[in-house]
Amino acid sequence: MNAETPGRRGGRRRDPATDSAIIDAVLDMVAAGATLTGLSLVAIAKQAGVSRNSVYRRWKTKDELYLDVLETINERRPAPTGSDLREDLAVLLRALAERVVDERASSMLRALNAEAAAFPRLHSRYFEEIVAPRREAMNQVLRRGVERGEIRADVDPDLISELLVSPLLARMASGSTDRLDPERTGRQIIALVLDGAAAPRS
Amino acid sequence: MNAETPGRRGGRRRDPATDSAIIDAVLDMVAAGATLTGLSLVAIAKQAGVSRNSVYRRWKTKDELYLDVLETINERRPAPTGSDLREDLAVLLRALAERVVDERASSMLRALNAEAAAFPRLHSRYFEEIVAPRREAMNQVLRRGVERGEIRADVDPDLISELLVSPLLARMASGSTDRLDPERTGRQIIALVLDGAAAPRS
DNA sequence: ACCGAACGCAACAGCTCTGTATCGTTACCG
DNA sequence: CGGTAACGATACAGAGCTGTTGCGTTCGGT
Repeated sequence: MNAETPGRRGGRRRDPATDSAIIDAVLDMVAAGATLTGLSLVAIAKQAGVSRNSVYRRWKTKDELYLDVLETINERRPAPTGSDLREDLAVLLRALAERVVDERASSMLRALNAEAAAFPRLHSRYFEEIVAPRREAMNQVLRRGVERGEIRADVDPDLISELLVSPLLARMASGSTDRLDPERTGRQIIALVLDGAAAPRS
Repeated sequence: MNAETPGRRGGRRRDPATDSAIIDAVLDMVAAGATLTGLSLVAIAKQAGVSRNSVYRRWKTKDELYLDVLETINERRPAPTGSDLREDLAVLLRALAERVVDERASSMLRALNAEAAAFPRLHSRYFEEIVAPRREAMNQVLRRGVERGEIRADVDPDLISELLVSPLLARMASGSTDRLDPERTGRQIIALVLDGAAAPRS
């Protein structure tokens, strides 16, 4: 987290607009095809319209900068109401789909996955703070579904969860985010996973 | 393709072992976390145990080199027998899963997806020569399933296809390729997608 | 009003990569 | 044997990034 005020006795305050200009610059450039390791502080400062000095003053390493960038991506996650199974799943998938559609968030996570080896701390943090809680939320909904007898108890819940989420993740990974209606696509996936693709025996 | 022999009137032959040493070096380094744009010819030559000269002699740009690397990845795709729906799907998914498990191939494609903007030719070629034919094969199998009444006709086949393939693609994207049994996982996915996760109405 | 820190600008040495070139050496072909 | 080209090694200039330092200037707080 940005180091912030060390002594803070007096003097000019850091411009918050500079902070976000830098973070935005990173997101924009990554979305434009830049690499996490390849992105240079020179380029970031230039894109942000900020002196190279201002970047160094805030973050000692690119790792720390990217941590704050990741923080920006991490919006509040939705809370399923618990009333209806399909509705709860739809809420979760819709939130995911919106993240997938967001080109900047999507590109950042795609880059992070590709360069996980170069940024181990960043990568594990991504899992702990973003992936894990959402996965847990999905599991809760599914567990409730099993208890109510709406979902088969003889199937691994993790597999069901994976099946629901993967189509969106795969799109995020490939960057083919066009023609994706967050609301509609989520419901289609849910319907198909629950009801199955096999023709009913007549 | 490598430029090869322009006049080929005489002289020492290019060592094929050098070719594969270079390509292997790329695959190994990408699998180790290197980036396509970040990977330098210096590093490649060093890793391959080859003079920098030998690399320049074969490929004028990194783009062309990566094209040949991609070629190496592109193994022959399986041919479904057409006898049994689930069996055909299992054949296709197993081939995909094996590619996903292959750390080098997996890393290379993951890197390519992340850096598609920097290598547009490479990326489109990847789609045309690898993704498209496999997608078409899957569609054929599904169409046959619909004709035979084994698969619901009221669902978009592309969505079914996406649902079958995405779990594996998502794993490739995230690099969580551990504990993945190509044979078993494929069959589990097929069974769940066809039969559905909803509990049968009693 | 004054202090202190943020800010932009510039310079610096050190490093790496690129692309090209020049060597002497080695291997294949007619 | 003689021509030709691959090969390794080395050198070179040009370019970019890094991390640090030193300015003068601007702004916020006490």
